[in-house]
Amino acid sequence: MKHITIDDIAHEAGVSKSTVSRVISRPNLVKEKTRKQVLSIIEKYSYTPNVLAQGLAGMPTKNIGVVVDEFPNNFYIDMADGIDSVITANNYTFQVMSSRWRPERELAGIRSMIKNRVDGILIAPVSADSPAVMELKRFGVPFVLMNCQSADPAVSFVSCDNYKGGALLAEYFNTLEHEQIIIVSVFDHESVRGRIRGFEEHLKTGTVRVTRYSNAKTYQDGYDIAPLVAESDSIKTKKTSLFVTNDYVAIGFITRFLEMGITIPAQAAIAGFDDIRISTLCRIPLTTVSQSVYDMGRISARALLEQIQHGKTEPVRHLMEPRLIVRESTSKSGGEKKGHKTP
Amino acid sequence: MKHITIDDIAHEAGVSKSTVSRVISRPNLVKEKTRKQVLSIIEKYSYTPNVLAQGLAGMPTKNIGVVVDEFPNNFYIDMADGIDSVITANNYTFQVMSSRWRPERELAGIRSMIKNRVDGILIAPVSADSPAVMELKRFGVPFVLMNCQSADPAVSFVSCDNYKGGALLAEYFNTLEHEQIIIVSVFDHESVRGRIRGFEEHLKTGTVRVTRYSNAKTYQDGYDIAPLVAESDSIKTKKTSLFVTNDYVAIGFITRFLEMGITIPAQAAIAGFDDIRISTLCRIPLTTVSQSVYDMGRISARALLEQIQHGKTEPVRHLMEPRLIVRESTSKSGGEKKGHKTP
DNA sequence: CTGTTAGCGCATTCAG
DNA sequence: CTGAATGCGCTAACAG
Repeated sequence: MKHITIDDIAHEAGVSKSTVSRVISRPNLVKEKTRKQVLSIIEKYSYTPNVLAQGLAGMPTKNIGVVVDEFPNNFYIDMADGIDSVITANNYTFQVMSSRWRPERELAGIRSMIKNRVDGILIAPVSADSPAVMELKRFGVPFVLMNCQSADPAVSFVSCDNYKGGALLAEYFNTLEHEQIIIVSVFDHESVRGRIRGFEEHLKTGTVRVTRYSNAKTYQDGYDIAPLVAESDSIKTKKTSLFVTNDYVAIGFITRFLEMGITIPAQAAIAGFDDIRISTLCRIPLTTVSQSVYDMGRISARALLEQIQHGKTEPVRHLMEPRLIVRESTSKSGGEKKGHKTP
Repeated sequence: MKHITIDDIAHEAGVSKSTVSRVISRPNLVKEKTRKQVLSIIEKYSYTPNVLAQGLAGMPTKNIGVVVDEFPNNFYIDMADGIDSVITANNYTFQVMSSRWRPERELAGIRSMIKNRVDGILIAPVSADSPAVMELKRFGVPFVLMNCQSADPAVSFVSCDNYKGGALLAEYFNTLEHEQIIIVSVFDHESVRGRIRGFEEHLKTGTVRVTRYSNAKTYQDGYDIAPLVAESDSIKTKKTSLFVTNDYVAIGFITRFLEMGITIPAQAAIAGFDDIRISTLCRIPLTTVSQSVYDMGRISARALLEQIQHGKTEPVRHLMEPRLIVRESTSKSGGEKKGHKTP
């Protein structure tokens, strides 16, 4: 339990600790013979420098912070996996925390990570100008936004081209038959607004459309809201196409509609956004816009490491390409049969 | 970017740094007047102690390490959420990493966390006696195993009572009609073995049963294996009940069976284990054994904090209560209609 | 009650 | 090429 220190090594090797330190960080400055000698006893005790001490002495901690909105969100696992893949390959470690969509929690989170002297921060922020992001700028810690674009040209972000995704879906909706289109805006976030703008601006003119705002994040929320929407927009009598701007909520709609005796897609066609794992496996496979969250994690992590290791570089402002995936929730014949994205 | 230090505060407050230190950690040892004085200027610069320095000086880092098998596993998100809830409530932070089921990665992982001087480790190990767990014991770092029981009476763990879960399912299977029972053992892990033992030991004697071993972890694996099993055990002609020991794989089976024209549950009844979010939403809702992974995370985290804060206590050896959930994959009528666990 | 002193483990000048 | 000295920021005795 007693951690072995550089002094122990130096002592046993009969050299000074400076030499041990060099053997580790700049081996070529040490004569081969002594180097091997020191190395062997480092091996013997499988000694590794105390990271805290290194950090105190001004070295990078090789630890980065990750702040996400919430864990119970399929978004996060793929993101984490992507981040993990590049982070550990570079011998970094990362801490995580969730903001639960609360700006104060988010702020407290990045503060705590800064206290821990992380070398940089990856954050899927509540908004592009949340207090946390402001603090990050003020502080000068390297950071990159995930799943959120920023108007500030100096900040790096990696997000999906939500606008384009919305557009893709609109163009597809233009080919559908219906008497009205309903947009259910799940919650207020930059990414969601982008989807809606893209969608609305590409819809055939003259289409009857209505937009419903809600603050829905979960399956259950969709399940609960569905009847209200069905009622106020008389879905039972008007053939309708719905764009629910997030898969989880969309699936809640589908489940509830089916229970209400509304047939899908005949009576109501429903599309979501994100292409989470469940979307292809649920009762009525969901038409949606797919984005590779795993890649989003990878790219963000790479951008951050780049920024950390090579100092100030150009900010990375990257938009992932969205992809329309038509499944049975909008098209009877539609969709793939197998070979879905492995959930 | 220049972090402000205790010296800065002491200087500006006109006291020594010991006093500042006391104001923070043992305020009652400081005269009210000077305390307020110091406090005000701490506020002014929103100073917080450098955690690295504190750590070096022997204080706990209030950072714990979490090692999971893999992220793209619904298991992990709920666990992380549970852990997060208690960890952040106690002002701790946590780092995560995934072993990807590789003992070397797992070992490297815990080593790296120990290097980072975490106060304790939460680990869902590849096995109860993997090299990583051995190292943990050797090292004397507080740790608790998740989703895995240990034979060593000294080690703490929080897992599901898998044996009992298997038993519950067996007793239910005893009420089903079929000509044979097939157990598909998804992969070799202590938790899975427990399920199978419980299941086998509670099956009605005389039942025709066969066990298939595979190394399947994903939906896709199940999808791929299904036809082989169907073939070798002539499922098309013999009414069969299957216990696939993990939901993801079970859902793969269902999908493939349906594609092959095998009706469920009429021709083949299928049950899984875990009750992941998808299980209630997929084409044919899955009968399964539910365990609260969120609680598993909470309880483990609490146990660890207990161990860290109050030193050596009795090891915590906790088994979560499993719950049988009957849905349509085994019972036509069966299952809930709504009010599922919110995915 | 408060200031002084001495590490904690390591990297980094600066001499030799 | 290598050793001795200094500082990183903070806590913990130990004196006043």
